[in-house]
Amino acid sequence: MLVSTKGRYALRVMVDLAEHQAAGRIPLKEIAARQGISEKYLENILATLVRANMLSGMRGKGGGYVLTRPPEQYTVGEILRLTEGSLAPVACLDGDCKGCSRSDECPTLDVWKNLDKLINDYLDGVTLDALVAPNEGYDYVI
Amino acid sequence: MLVSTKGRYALRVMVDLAEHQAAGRIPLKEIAARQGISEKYLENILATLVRANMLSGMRGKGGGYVLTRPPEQYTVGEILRLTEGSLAPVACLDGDCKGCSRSDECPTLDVWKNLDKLINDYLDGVTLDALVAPNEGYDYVI
DNA sequence: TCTATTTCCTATTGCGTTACTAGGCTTTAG
DNA sequence: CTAAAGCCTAGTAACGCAATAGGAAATAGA
Repeated sequence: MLVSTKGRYALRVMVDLAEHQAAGRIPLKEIAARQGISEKYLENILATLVRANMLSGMRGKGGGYVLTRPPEQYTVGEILRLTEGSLAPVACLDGDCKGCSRSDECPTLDVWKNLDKLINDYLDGVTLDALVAPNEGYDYVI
Repeated sequence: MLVSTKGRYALRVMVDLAEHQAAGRIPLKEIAARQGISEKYLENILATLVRANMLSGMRGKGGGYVLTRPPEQYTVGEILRLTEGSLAPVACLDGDCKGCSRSDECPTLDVWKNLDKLINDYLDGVTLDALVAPNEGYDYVI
């Protein structure tokens, strides 16, 4: 599986936050309830996003999470690469097997490289605002 | 990771067999040595390919494996789908999470569907003969 | 200042999959 | 009959994923 729950949840949460942008800071509890995801698990995922400055978290009463940029400035690719670690389709392209000793003569390496580029290019071409349902970015705005 | 060692090894072996087609049946031992893969592990992989009729195996002295079709009639996609089970990039598209109860309203589902199509279409468009090194399909031919 | 609320941080655990390994059985050519 | 080969069923060690646990630190409001 290329993308695990961690990446899928992260993306859903980012879309959720984009849709509820106008409501200011959103507490984790609210997101978890809306998305049907365990609070504790979500905590780990959001921590990763905060550390990478994709989200800002604030604690205490009235705290919660907000996007640090407008939705059109996030790509799906960067969100998934961050939370998954890598989007490489095979270990050969992921540092592990890098310099596999056979790479010079490997007849299949080009397939993996092309596939890798295909995947990353597509996901880097989709921005967060493209996933926000029309007219749902305006809740709480009178 | 989308493709594990099982799929990668399978593909390398298929290319190996395509390159040595003219030599008739090739014993596992020879393939394993040439590719640097454990004989026992390869056995499992080749068994899968034989059961799917992509290879023919014959035992006994003089036995070994051969392709059942010309290389241009295999696609990388079918080889990988067989050995990996599925090439779906997310569990949502893989029967597991199928009918995820949220799929009607899921804002990210289209991304996964597009990605899935992209991956499968690309891999189904690459045939085995495209991976065979030029002039290497003619060993043993005088 | 106290308290409720909320994020932040570090571990740990159960479970399934992956990557192999082991051993024996069956078939085939010479 | 025998050596060479594939076929078949298990087993196992290690790893990553998905989730849980427990508490520390910050913040706003009473």
